[in-house]
Amino acid sequence: MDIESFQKDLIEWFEMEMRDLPWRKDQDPYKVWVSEIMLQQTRVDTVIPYFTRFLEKFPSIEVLANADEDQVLKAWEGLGYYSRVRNLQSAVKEVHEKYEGQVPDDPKEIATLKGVGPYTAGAILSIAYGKPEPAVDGNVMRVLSRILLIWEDIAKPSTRKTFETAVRGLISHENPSYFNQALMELGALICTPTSPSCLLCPVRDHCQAFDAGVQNELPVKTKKKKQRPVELVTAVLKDEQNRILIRKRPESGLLANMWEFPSAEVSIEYRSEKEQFKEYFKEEYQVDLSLGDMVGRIEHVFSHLIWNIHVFSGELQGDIQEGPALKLVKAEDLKEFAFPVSHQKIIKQFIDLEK
DNA sequence: TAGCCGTGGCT
DNA sequence: TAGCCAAGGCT
Repeated sequence: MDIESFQKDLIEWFEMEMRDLPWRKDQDPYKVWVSEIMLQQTRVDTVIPYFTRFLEKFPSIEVLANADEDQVLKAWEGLGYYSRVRNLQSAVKEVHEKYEGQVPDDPKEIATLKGVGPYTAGAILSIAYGKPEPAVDGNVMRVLSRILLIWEDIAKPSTRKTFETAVRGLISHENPSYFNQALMELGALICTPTSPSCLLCPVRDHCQAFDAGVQNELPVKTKKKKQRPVELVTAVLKDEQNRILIRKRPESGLLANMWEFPSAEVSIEYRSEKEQFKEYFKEEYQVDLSLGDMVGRIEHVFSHLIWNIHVFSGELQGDIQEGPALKLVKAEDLKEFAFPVSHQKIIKQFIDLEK
């Protein structure tokens, strides 16, 4: 492999073909940081409108550091992996207080920030600061597994080190930013998971997999397990003033700190799910309920589980104590709170926002 | 290490 | 349709 020739072909292709993306307008470390967090496990087309809105609302480290977490979560609503943005704000606060608002350019320091792992650290260091650090994501592993004919299982966490070592040997010290971005862009546009466009590839002549005709056999990636089904009852509960009861989820775990309609996991047993829910609710809030028939069901698929939500409507039979994590709100005000998509579906299908 | 942690688009 | 996949990180 002629490394200089490879770098040249790759970077020249990137300069010609790179997409015009909102986070490529400058190299502001904060913007690069926000974009890299949003792009984790998320498609470019999905991220674009969120990125633009997020930077309008939180244009600087100082603004985000001082922002209300509920507003931050609201700006992330629908993007998924919500701990990303809670970690981001936490890390931004640390940069604001400990580093005088300057994102560290030191590999060891930046790696200590919450939510900044090996990939994101390398991406910020190379793109914002021009440092020759590897930024190994799924694209890079796929592309390099083909070019270098690496048969290790990229689903194994330990495999990333192999690719980091490979990148350290290949990366352009003249333009580490473009080198890393070009590798990812190539993975997104040409060297795709299925049916790669090898005939359009700028580095085809350097690709061992193409040379051997095995580009469709790489990368090696073991399958993931199926999602576990979970049965849930969720109730849209109103008081005598027609206000709807919502609550905030716990500060850790699934959908942490997001809002939802009261819900309980039920088991398939002899007792009806309606009775199980009323019992749960009474125990949790010391208030009785009158529940009607099930108004519908919603299936929502997560990475590791499937919610099968049985939706009921009902009325609160007594006064309930509101608090920071429990509120009675008018239907028209639901839009002020950050709900996961599963509960946005409930709002859309079962709640009249005019009433 | 492997499981947890979202969502929407594509095949 | 069911599975797979996308610029990962945390525990």
